[in-house]
Amino acid sequence: MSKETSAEEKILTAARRIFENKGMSGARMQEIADEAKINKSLLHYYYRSKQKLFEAVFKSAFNTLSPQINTILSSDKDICEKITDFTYNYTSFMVKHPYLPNFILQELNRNPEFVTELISSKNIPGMKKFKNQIKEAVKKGKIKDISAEQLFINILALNIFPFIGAPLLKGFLETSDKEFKVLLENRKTEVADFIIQSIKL
Amino acid sequence: MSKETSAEEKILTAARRIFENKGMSGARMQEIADEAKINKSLLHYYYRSKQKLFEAVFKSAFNTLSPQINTILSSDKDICEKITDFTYNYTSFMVKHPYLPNFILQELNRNPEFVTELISSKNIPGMKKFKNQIKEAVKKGKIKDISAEQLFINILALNIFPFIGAPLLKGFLETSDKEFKVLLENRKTEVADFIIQSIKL
DNA sequence: GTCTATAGCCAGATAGAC
DNA sequence: GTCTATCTGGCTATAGAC
Repeated sequence: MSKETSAEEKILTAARRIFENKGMSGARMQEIADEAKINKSLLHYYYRSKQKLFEAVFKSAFNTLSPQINTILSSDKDICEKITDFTYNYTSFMVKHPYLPNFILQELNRNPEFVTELISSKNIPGMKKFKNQIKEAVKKGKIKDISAEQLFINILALNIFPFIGAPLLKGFLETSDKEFKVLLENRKTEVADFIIQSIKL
Repeated sequence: MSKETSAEEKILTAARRIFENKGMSGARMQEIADEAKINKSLLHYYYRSKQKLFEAVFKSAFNTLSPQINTILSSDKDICEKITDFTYNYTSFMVKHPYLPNFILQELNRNPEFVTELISSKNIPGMKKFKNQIKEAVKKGKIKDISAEQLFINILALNIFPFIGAPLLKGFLETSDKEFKVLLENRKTEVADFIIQSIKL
């Protein structure tokens, strides 16, 4: 952040911004260099190729997003509390990084092999825990009979989609950017209510 | 579909497939020509430029997706029946066009001005109706107090996200393509239950 | 309408001076 | 490490024969 930021970091920050907006194929090395206020050939000096630079950015982005998701899997809290916490934290986080999910899902759809590389390497130990927790909660009669998989999909859908689908939603709802921000702000708590409502007995 | 398909149609079909997979900047005119089994210069003969061809594809894609969404706004049915119908129909439709939402949202995020051009021109008459319907249902005590906007976002999120987020979800859930298809199949009815559960009193 | 050939440009990558 | 200059290939687009 200071003037003393190394060239390598400046490049990564600039590349993140450009790649997140335009994707791998839409981004231009010159544009990244301009954004970083650095000479274009330095990009190659530090990262060798566009592909390598992209991969650095993508991994960094994925490793920013994925712990956010892991929290809901791994924490020890009660299921409802988990959902409430996750929704609040995730939406707060996303308001600061609105392009992140779009970028990641875009490139993941074009390059599905990335997933295995990135996810299975970490082995997501939380998922098993989450599935067990749901099964038990169902058995004990704490929540309705729902599969952990569907619940997981629903939680992510309700939290992530508003950011990916923003332009479409704004269009259909005929809301200004400002009004839409208010809607998102409200979702920090409303989404959890919505989910809990539908699984409680 | 037959051998008699005109060149223009063959191009549009091929372009749809390529653009949906790679986006505007990732697609190559040569690739589209190959896919259409047609000479590359014919693309320019019929559509003048890559940009124009892309716009034709995008508009056609948008006009395929948007009526699907409009059904939930405009129909005269009871709110719960609407949700049930929409979920079933939309998911059935998406299984056949899994790349569509990803393509549209991607390009919409890169080019937000498309929205105003495409949506406001149709004026989505259904949205007002939908908002009124929700307000009345709330007033009459048929459903919980929820804003039409949030409910609309939730419905779209739960129906669309599983397709956009498929690679991510498959990774986290550690499901095969086949298992994931089963999950999607189940969502045709489960999503509606989930939503209705959370708005009914 | 359909083809071949090619113009013209632009982007990624490298060479080499400092 | 940082810069300028340049190579090289690939891509959109067009010219022009048939």
